[in-house]
Amino acid sequence: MSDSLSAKFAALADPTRRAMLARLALSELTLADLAKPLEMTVPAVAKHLAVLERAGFVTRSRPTKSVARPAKLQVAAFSEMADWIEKCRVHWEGSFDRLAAYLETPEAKGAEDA
Amino acid sequence: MSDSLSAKFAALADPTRRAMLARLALSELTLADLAKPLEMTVPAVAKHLAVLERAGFVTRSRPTKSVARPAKLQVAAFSEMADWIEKCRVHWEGSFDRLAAYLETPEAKGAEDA
DNA sequence: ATTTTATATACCTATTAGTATATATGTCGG
DNA sequence: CCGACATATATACTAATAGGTATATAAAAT
Repeated sequence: MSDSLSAKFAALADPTRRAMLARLALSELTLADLAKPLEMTVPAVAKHLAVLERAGFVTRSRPTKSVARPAKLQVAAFSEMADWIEKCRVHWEGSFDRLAAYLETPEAKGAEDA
Repeated sequence: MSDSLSAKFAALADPTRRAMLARLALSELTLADLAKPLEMTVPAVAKHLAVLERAGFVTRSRPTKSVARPAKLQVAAFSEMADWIEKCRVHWEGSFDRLAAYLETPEAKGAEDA
């Protein structure tokens, strides 16, 4: 499970982490904020947050003057996964015209396989 | 990691399994076929295949007259994941007009969060 | 000084990925 | 029919990882 794509899928394979991402979509949140609704200790939430951070879904601001390190969602991290899944859809679900439409997009030119 | 969505993400969090799916996209394959290019023992491949099967990505035909049980891709299994990711894109990547457009759709009314 | 926020460490348990090995079952050549 | 081979599965084992806890520590806010 070392490559970046695997890390992203693995990070999402947990309902707690998906719930955290859903809340981070609305606003930046500190560790304590994230832990509040999650019947779980703070260190446990910190571990989940670290998984999301390693996978690239989240960055945390540096503690300049405050102790709090709010986590912020990184939208771009989704593109790698979305590309892979889109490729699957094109292969398997997509009708031929849909494949044709995909091949016209700029992303299609430089795409690698997993 | 027990819910269906988690099982799907977890199943894709492994390069070996993604490679198996990629080959299954082209044709049905038996366990021996799948194992051939994968420097791994057959029982190990059988375990990976079982993970894909439990996640719903694959079904296997019943052994009526033959010993071989070719695995077949189940395209529909992708929709649950694709829906979740699409919801993320709408939330996070989408511009405001895109969000507005989504909120007009019927799915938006009854949508639950993960 | 106390409280809040965050992190680090050590520990436990369950799961995952892989192996080796054995066993059932069906195909095919005599 | 029978023995050999191919396909698939089951079991038992090891090693590593994941998810969680408790506890201790550091630093900043009040």
